[in-house]
Amino acid sequence: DASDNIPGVPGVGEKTALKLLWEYGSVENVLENIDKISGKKLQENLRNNTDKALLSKKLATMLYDIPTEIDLDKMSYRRPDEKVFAGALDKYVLKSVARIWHEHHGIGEEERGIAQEEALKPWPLRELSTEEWLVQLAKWQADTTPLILTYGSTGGNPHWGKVTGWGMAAVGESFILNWTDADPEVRQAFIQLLEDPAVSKQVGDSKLLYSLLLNEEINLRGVALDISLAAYLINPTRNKFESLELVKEYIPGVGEFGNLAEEASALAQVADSYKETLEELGLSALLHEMEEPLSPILARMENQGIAVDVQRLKEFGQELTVELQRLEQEIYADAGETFNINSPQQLGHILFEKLGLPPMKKTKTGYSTDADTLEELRTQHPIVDKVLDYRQLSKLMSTYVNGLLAQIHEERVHTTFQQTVTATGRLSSTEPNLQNIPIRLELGRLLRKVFTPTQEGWVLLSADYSQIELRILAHYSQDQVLCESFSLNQDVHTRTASEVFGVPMEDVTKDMRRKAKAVNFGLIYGLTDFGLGRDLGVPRKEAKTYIEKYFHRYEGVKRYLEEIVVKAKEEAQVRTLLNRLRRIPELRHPNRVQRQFGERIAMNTPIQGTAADVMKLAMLGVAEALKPYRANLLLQVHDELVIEVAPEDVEEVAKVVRDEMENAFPLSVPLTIECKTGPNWYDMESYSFE
DNA sequence: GGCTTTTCGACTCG
DNA sequence: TCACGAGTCGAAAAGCC
Repeated sequence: DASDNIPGVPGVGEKTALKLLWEYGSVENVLENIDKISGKKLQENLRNNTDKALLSKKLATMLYDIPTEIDLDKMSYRRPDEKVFAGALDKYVLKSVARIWHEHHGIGEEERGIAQEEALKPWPLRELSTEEWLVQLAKWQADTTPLILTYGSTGGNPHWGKVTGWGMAAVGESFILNWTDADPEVRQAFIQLLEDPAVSKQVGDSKLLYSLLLNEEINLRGVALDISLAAYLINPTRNKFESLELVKEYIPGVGEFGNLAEEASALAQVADSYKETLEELGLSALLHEMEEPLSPILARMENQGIAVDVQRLKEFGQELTVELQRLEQEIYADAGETFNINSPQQLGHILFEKLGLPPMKKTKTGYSTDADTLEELRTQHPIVDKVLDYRQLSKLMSTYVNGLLAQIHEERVHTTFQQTVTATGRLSSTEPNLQNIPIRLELGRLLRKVFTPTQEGWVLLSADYSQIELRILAHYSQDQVLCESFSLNQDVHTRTASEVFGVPMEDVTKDMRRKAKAVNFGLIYGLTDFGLGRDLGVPRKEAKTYIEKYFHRYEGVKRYLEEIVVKAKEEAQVRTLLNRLRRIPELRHPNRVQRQFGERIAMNTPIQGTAADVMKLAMLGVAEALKPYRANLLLQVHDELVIEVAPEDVEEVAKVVRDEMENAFPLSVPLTIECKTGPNWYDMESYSFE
């Protein structure tokens, strides 16, 4: 644990350490059995660092022989007053502690019974003939009990995969249906079942299933529970959502599944536990009314894809290549030798050893050569600027030209929106990531020209929330100045500068506004003088005075941030306006740095997470409102929606989009959007209403 | 020794 | 020693057969 200065053994990280301890039981035993351990390098490291290994263990071991005056007898455990204790557990929603306590002090046999039942018993697999399938499917069609569905697919990218088979579980029985060569009649009946909203289905990763089924033009309906999304809301920081992992949560020690039917019957046996936990945590509405309905919308967006002008992208790549080659030659000339500019190691050697530039800071493996460092060295040697340019171009070429080209299918790219990844409730985007297409620097921004509507003559419409996070902060804090600023629709950074620097708004200089803007951003992140100072390039002390001045003028914000941290510490969790939950174990971490990290999470998550909630609600509204029009939702970039629309519908679509976004969820300050339209994602012009 | 996986450092976005 | 939340790339290091 580097943050506690515990050295450990080089080359042994969490993975290797756990493996060794699992096998040998103790550090000492590992060291005695070095010969038996596979891996020559590993053996050598352990031999050469025996002392470090033992020291590390010593440092991390709790001491039990501290002299103390506490009377141990007085500390002996006595059974608590059941009523008081149960009341306390109830107050703090410590459901699982309550369960454990009841198990150990087992009053009723009922609790014991539940514990017994925790073992997984696979439901018998029924094999059906074609006729039997038709009967069974008709029965489910008429039934109201939920059907648990699992599915196998061709794998890989969901956008060109197919379902290969189904597993089902219901009322103590399980079934398998080979989809690839199913009888046509059975197929038809099953499709009808899938598309019937009245037949409730419980599944894992419904968005994947929506996607796969869209490939064969089947519209899945009636998803009554998505267990992956349920697990995500219960703990948004978990990272495994495979069925097996979801089952293990409530039935520990389960091995692997033999087939789709076993998977289905296992999921069936934990589905109710998930529902109960959701209910206990107050997350059911968020699941059923926000996340679950969002999945099919995201699947549609992914399936639709966004068109890419391949010719233009290739030309852009050729221009970059020319420029990269020129820079490369100049850099080699300045360095006096050729080397791999993309290697931080080799670059560090050239800059700090050969050319003798002063190293600013270090990474764990050598000299730091990041943009901040190089920025400092710009004036000292002409090579530095060229390296910065080279890096920028090289990123554009590798990730955005070559990376994007590799993802194109029939002139379009189809991202995958991840709905269970972020700790705050945001979406993320992968393969390709379309949420980080360059915009800040002009050269990179030009790339946006290649993103166009699929149909000739259509236009792109982009609508983004203006300052949504600061508006949410205003709503939470009810700070008088901040609320007023938004009610009057002022430029919030200028107003902040005016307050902090004590000048009228019209006298605010560009530099004052820039600093105020940094403070406003910092607030959302859980402001530190160190971070603000680094961001602004001013001494930490100066940053501190800005913060003090800010909090002097914005007392409501100050009070809110203090209160949310206090509350978060009491509960070890925070929630968004729509009740999304994030536990923050860091707040109870023994290490101070970790605890402070927890405090910043407590300040940031309700804001970032509420913004994510509002956007998700807006998407539900927008998707529904777009149905009568020739328009497709294409992308969500956190506070922006990108839509393609036929020219004759632009005016009305812009109106309904604005209406849905601005009224997605009422805050005590107005929410406003800015709308732009254009032939591609670069040439966008402000769209003015009326 | 050669191939694959993981980690690191750099860059991109809101 | 630090701003919050993400993803991808190429190089280097580590792991595996």
